[in-house]
Amino acid sequence: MIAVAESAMKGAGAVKNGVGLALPYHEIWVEDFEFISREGELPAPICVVAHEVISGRTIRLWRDQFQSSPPYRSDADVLIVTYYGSAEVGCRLALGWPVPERMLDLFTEFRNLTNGKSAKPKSGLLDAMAWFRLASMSVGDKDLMRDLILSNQTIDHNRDRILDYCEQDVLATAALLKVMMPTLDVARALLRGRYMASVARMERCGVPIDKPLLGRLETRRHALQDQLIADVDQAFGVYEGRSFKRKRFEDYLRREGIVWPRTEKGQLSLSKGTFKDMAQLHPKLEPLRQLRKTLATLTKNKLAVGADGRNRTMLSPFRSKTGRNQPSNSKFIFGQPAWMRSLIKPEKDRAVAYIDWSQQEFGIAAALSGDEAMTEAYRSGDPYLSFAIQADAAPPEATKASHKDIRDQFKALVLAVQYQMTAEGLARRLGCSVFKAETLLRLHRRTFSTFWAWSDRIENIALVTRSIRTMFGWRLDVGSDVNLRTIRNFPMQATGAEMLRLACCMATEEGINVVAPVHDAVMIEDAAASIDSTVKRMQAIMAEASRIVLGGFELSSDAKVVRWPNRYVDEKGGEMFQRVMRLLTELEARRLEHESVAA
DNA sequence: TCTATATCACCC
DNA sequence: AAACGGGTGATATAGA
Repeated sequence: MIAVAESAMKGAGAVKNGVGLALPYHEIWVEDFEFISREGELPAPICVVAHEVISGRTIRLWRDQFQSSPPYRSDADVLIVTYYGSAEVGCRLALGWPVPERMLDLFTEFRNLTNGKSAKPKSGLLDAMAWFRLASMSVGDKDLMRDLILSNQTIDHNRDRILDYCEQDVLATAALLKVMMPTLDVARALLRGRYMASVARMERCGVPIDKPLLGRLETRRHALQDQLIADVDQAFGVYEGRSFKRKRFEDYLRREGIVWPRTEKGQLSLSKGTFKDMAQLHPKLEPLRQLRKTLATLTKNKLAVGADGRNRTMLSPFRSKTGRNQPSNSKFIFGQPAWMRSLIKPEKDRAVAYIDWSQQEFGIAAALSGDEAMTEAYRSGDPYLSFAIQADAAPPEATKASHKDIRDQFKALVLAVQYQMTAEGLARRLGCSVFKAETLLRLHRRTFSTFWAWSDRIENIALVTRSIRTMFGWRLDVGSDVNLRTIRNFPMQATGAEMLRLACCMATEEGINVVAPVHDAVMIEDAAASIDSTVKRMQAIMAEASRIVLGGFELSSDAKVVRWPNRYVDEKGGEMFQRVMRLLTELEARRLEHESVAA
């Protein structure tokens, strides 16, 4: 297992070089690009400064000096050090330069070092400098330079200033490297650095979007909303324009004599759940509930789509506590409501595939804890039903069809345990008594007792050592204000993140077009003619990544392929998409009629 | 009119 | 009206 892990961390070692850094490289280049970045487009590099820390050599290149390859090495004998290196690799890809084979990214390592600290330091270069009490330029100066770069026209006039600024950042990063060196687990840091290169490749690909449809939706968004509101609100009178007024709703409730639940602070509770319960009690509220639900997903579109119709945005690797990516939900198609995913459409003769690990966290829990019953349940292919059978809640011959309700109940139970739900929470979720929920939770504890013993141990160790970490060293500081549920969930979620990162590295390095990572899934793209074989390769990679991260335990995956001219459909959002499309075409037809009458 | 807060909706 | 982990973001309202 350790041998496998090390092969994943290519090129690690601990030989001292001339500057006292425990890094076995002939050259160590700190690299920083300045570049223009526009929403949805590829980065446009302006300049690069690279500083070699052993020899002290510095190279400064302005954009008119860029050649087809960099004037310094980035092969496996050389280490490239960055601060947020996905940006540097993005620039390299834009220039047709090679992707460094060994990367150490200090942003990532700073995040890992300070992850979970109650001081919650931000993680910019200046924040890292301040953390280590290193002198650096002021935030004001940095903002000034950024404005200079953003103001496009004057860039070439400010060549020397911008290069000087870039060099300052490089020297700051080099200084940071020296102070951070003793804190680094180099082998694992290189694995994380490797992922930053993979991120750049994925960000560059982007997700193919039906841009014309996106445009039509945007033009008619207000009309769509108005139409929906007009149809429903005449019976309620709670909207003013496009906004729901709590005051008006309160008046309505008083008129109708309906007593409504309130939140802790006395406001009307307007959540989905409350509406659902209340609409069941008062069926006349159902249309209003539907309306609110629909409007909530028809918000202003901010999707970052380039001129070529690709959704490209920063994936923000290592941003979350568990090391997951955290792209902006509004800019990233996979952060949008499920029906919007039908905007994903491969171009002519192309295809996309969405591949996700089956019950990833459940499998990880089984592997990490070594619980045999859990492993058996995972291997059965239907963990929820297997669990029901193991717990004697269903007969051995039970199937998904014959015991749907029981299976649903056990599925909710498994998810509840993953998130450390209480009996009250589970009771609410299942709509059963707290007593019943307690019984179910006990059943889980009894059936998967090895898992629970392991989970207890994890919590204890975390509280004693004041930190918790994954196999590959992603760590979380455990302060006095910890949520114990966070700790117990961390191994599953953070290990899942490790697995995804490794799979993305292997796939992108093999030349597979990974267009998006999605926590326990990836979307890939290929020619329609070869997508099936590429999906198989990707699934093999995902299986291998699971084995590497879980010490031999293999997770299976499911794939959904979509070929041009079809569009991607998420089953959770298919109906809503149809509905929106129907309304949209109606509105457009009415508009056309209008125009022809006017003419 | 702007900002902060509360609450909610969505993703895995 | 909610003791479910990790997130981002929109909206309504209160307050400066």
